[in-house]
Amino acid sequence: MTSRKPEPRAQALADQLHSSAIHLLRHLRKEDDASGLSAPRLSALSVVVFGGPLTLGQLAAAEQVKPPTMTRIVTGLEEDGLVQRFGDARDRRLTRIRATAKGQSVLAAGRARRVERLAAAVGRLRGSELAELTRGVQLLEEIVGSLRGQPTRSEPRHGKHSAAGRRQRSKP
Amino acid sequence: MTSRKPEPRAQALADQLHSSAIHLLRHLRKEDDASGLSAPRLSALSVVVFGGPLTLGQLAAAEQVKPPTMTRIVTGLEEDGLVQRFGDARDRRLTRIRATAKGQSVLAAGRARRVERLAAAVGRLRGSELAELTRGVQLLEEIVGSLRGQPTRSEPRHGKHSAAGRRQRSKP
DNA sequence: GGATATCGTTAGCTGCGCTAACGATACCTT
DNA sequence: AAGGTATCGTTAGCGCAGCTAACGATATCC
Repeated sequence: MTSRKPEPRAQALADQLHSSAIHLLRHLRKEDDASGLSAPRLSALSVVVFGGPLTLGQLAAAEQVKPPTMTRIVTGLEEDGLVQRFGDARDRRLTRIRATAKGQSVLAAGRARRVERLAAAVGRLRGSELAELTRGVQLLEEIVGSLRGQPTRSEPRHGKHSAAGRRQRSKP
Repeated sequence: MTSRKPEPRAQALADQLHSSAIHLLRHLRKEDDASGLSAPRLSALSVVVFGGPLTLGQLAAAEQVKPPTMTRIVTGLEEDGLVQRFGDARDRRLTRIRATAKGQSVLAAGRARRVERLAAAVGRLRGSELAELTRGVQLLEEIVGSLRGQPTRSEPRHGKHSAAGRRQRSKP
């Protein structure tokens, strides 16, 4: 590695990318409201639909959330008839979750709405631009993948009353 | 090529892009926790820092949030010494908000942390890839821009008890 | 000067994130 | 076989963020 200086080039690009991602999702989120589901529920449903039946713990991990939080999300989805809980005969501590037909169709509809909007914008590009964007997205996916293993150096420092009620931290 | 049916190509690309954006931000959000500020507070602070002094209503609109919500966010930021409220001599109904020096530095630090992590991943690319990604981000920005004006046809339909406690809608 | 409109705040609700504590079940050791 | 330990999911309880409704204070408009 040769970067003693974090490359102003990469820095600026990272900044733009970050900003674009925020704005992109902020716009698309509006479409999600039409499903009548909150973002966490929609996201969890998506994992269940595409990831097949999962245990509650696995689902919580996939969503980067603690089990108690996922318990409530699943309860909500179940009350709406979008997923079902069922036990495991092998290990009766487990709660497995699967999507219902209704859950699948609701998700599909929401996804369609969201992606449709984005696809419309993407579709306005010329063929050559489309190819360039495709390449860019490909690189983006690699970058996201490489973000996974990195250690997250972080220490709460400015917090006062905060930091306690939102995300995990502390690992004594 | 002049595809009159941009459908499947654009659709798939849009899907990938959407997914990548979600995962990208999910990873970077972890860095934000180090600031000791919640996402909404951080975002509002950002607007105040870069957008200059604003009224509470303007800030709420910029963050796509209702005034009561913004009142509490600003109160929190003020208690942490990151912003200040001050009145308007002209129109004494208004509450204007500006960032303090501390607010500016806290924001800058957080932004640096976040972008630094992303920049490290971006910096691992080869020169040619960097150029390709740059082009991709450029196109992405155009797309996001074009998303702005589009009407958001959507009607809540599946909601039951939901849809009421989260986002705005309804326009009688 | 009195009706009306606008701005921000307060009050009260729901949902989502967490930690702590607990019962049930599985596993492991003796 | 029995008892201790570990794991899984749930319950209880707290803080923050989103909303609507209602209110006081100020501006504005006849």
